[in-house]
Amino acid sequence: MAEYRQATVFDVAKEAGVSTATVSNVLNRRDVPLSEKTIRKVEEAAAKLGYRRNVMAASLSRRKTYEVGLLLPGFVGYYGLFAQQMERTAHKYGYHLSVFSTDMDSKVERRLLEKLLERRVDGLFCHGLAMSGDSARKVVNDGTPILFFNCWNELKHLAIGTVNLNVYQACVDAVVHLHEQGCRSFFYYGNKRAFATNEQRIHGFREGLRLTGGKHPADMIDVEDIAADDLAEWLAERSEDATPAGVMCFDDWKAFVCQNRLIEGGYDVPGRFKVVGINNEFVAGHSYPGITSFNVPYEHQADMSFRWMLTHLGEQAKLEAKGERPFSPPVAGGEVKIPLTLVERLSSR
Amino acid sequence: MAEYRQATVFDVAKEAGVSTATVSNVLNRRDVPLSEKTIRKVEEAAAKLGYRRNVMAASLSRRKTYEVGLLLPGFVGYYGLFAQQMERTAHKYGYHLSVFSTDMDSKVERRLLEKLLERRVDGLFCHGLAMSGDSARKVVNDGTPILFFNCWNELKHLAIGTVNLNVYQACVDAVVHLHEQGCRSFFYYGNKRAFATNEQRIHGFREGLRLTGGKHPADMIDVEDIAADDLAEWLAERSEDATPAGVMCFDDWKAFVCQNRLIEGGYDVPGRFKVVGINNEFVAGHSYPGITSFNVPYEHQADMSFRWMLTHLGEQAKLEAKGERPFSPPVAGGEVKIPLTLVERLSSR
DNA sequence: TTGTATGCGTTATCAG
DNA sequence: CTGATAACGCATACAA
Repeated sequence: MAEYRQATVFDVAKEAGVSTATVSNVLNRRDVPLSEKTIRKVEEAAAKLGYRRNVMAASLSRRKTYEVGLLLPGFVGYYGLFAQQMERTAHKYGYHLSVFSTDMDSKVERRLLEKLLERRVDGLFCHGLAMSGDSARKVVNDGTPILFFNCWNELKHLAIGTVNLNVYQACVDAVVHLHEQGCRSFFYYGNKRAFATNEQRIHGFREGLRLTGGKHPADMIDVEDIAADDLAEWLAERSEDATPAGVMCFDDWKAFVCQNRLIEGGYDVPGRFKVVGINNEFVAGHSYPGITSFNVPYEHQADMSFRWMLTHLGEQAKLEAKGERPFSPPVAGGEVKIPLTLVERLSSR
Repeated sequence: MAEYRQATVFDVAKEAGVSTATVSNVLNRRDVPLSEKTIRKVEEAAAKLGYRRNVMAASLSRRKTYEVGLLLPGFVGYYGLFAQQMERTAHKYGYHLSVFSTDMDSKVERRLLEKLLERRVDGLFCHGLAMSGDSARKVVNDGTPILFFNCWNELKHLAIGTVNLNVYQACVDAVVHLHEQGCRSFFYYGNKRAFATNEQRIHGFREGLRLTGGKHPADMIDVEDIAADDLAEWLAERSEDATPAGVMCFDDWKAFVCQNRLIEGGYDVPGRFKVVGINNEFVAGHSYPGITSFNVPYEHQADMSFRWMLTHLGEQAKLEAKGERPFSPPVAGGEVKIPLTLVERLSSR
């Protein structure tokens, strides 16, 4: 198919015997009145020529791209599922989502951010930016609105708002749950490198300890400090045989590793140790024993995020036309908390 | 930041006291000669104004986007890792990759394909298209080159080529390996809905049986026919206690489910059953017992794909300038086979 | 209801 | 080495 030039509005106009303006009007179904006849003529011409709109030209002319960007640390696990949902939601609202993974690398992050801004995306969603607030501010020096996910630190000031999974509350609930299941010593198995979101979990964990009476033995572990191979022994040394010990983990993958290393070490789960994760990924439901976890309401999370963004882009009118109640965003820099729900499985029974 | 108009080449030109053409020349470092002085002037002006190139305008003018699209069934597991590698490789070759997940839905697939073509991507990578060859042909009626991944069916004719993981050989190797480990009955636990790629595995499985002497008991199972909860019992009934039975699984996730259901049912892995997966995902390495699997050389796979695509886009010159040997693609409709390598773990020892 | 003319921000082709 | 200027393909006031 050498050099098959794509048909343009001009070609369609000529074929249909109308002007390019009319073609554009027909194809974009605007509020202007059009005669049935011209509509048919144009549509037939377009179909015949295999016309396909050139998004770049359209965006350039309209000065709006209907594209929003999503920056993620990666695609695996939770992030992948989240990205898929965001794509669906974007489409539902007539937008196009460009997803990029930063590989947890601030250089890559910076480059992708730049790329997205060069594309003149209408808005930006960022999940777990590694770069500093200052760097980010320097890169995003235009008016492009940004929404952050799971962000509790300085970056908040850059954003029109943040949407956070309530991992704090999840950890509170987890400790309470473990206590109810008979645990009398507690561990948090975390991930320093996740920064603020790890801190949130720790606060929740502590609050859970407080709520369950105060003085049970408890300790923190981090993947950076204890090799997975030593984990089981480490936990066993610091807990007694008489009552089960509860291990609250950063996420399902940490829980998975933790649980398997315990089993490998010959410790009974959930008899001797009870394990809880977060995110309720596939691995949690299909392990043996199944891993107790917290479910993420992806659809709700994505919907909140988009409605907030669209409100900020001045698209309330469209939302309301679709029968949506206008979504009034919190004050600038405000935060939406998405609640997680406990899913009990064998690992904590 | 209300209405902060982005600086244009025109603004930069004015600021630097040169013409827009010169600005463009400086910023794109073309082969034209430029004086050091103007280069500095332009660069300073651009920096001062916070100039950011408008990709749409550039692509429109250049009639080339330097963007390629990747269509995937989803982002989870293997696909997510593959997407991340493809992004890296795209960048390495100066391209920009837009990744979309089709949710395994041919409607979504069609829409995304359309979107990508509307964006005038230079090329297209498709992994596991659900739509028929005819539908695809109708959508892709322009000259946009397409490369398929893991495709053994009719769609091949649409493409400039295909890059396939050699799952056939992996299954052959797996059966041989299981046989060496003492297995004397064999099962394949598959996934009909994956069509051709499932067939490939089955062929490999059969060939493996043939190579290992022919007449060992063997059987096929499919996730659609046997509920996971019944799997262990089903396998136990059809195999004898005296020698271990080997279960070759569609991928690591199937292997994971299979192994855990067996353990849950009280069967010893790897004593009574040995399990093998494909893809060597995180879950395989961190299960207990660790799951024997086949490693995917993501980087090589992505590199082969891109070099093939770029050759087709007439970019050999650039590749060679970078010191790459020119990659001569197979004949049109040809196939590149990517070998998988066995990773032995406890599940098959 | 339809057509004309102009702008969107770059790149590229020529002359100077 | 540098500067006008014409595309690129579409959308949209403004006229008709």
